Amino acid sequence: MPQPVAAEKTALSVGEIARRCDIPVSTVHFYETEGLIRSWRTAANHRRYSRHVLRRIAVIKVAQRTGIALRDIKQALAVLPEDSAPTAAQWQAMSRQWQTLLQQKIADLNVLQQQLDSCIGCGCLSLTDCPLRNPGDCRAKETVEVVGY
Amino acid sequence: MPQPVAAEKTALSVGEIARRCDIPVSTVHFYETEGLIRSWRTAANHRRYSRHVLRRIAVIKVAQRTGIALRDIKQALAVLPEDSAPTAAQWQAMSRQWQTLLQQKIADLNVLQQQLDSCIGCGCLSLTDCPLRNPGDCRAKETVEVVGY
DNA sequence: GCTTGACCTCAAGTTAAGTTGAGGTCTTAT
DNA sequence: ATAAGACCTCAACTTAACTTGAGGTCAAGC
Repeated sequence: MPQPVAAEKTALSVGEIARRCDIPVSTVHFYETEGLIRSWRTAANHRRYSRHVLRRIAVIKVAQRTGIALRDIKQALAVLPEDSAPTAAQWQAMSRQWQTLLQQKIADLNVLQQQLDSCIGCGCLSLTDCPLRNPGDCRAKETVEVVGY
Repeated sequence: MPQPVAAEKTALSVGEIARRCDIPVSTVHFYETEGLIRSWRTAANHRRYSRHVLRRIAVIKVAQRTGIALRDIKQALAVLPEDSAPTAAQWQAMSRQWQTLLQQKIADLNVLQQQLDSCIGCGCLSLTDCPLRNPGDCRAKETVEVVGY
């Protein structure tokens, strides 16, 4: 990872990255071994990070909040440049993936909330009304204990 | 876990629970060792579950979809009776916890989505506009590389 | 010249939520 | 009467995402 002279000026140590992203140093190391971020080394074998790594870690944290696995985050991050700010197109390419996923999650949660509401209304888990019943529970239809668990 | 004679009639084996909840038998065992569900034994040492266990597992699955840990699910389930349908009050006591949590999650996701939107608009991560910046990144203010990572 | 702080590597440990496997029992159908 | 299928226990393995620890380097300040 050869760095232009300019980058050396603003480069960050692992400790600086950790402090500014509010994560442990060990986590920065971890993300690096996992290939989510990259660094180059000083003469003393110390890691140096481009300031753009701050953005990558910000993205990682945001994505993790939504429950996206590191494996998938890594894939999405692949479209962002390592050593410069992303272009509008690059950013869009990445965030479009999140958008769809977020929309799905929001829709999913809304359905669940709706479902809990109706359950509160009836106080039981009626099989016709309550979405908490097992969606694939076909056997129930054949048996006597069909109404109420 | 002594069972009334009536319960014996409608009791379910571990295999039946697994099939109807669409989870592996090993997971049913696991939930039991974790104390989320309970069973009694037949003369042949086979597990027997009350049909109300179906509801408990349904609740577990719903809660897990929203990212709630088993530890917390167990706690919430504690207000539901093991061997009968919950009363309206019991069900409310439990689902109220989920409601709040769900609302928080939905609000959180909406904020994130909003934030990604504005990032798409600008194509960069401006510190004034973009919520993806590190919320606790105060050092940035002191330095030159404040605009853009 | 020595201690302190920041950094390095590599291996092993941790937690959650299960899964897999080995070895054994019991009941039912052929 | 024996083979298949459902069940049992217990220990060990798995994956994700880190964390912890041991042992070592290097530059700066007193």
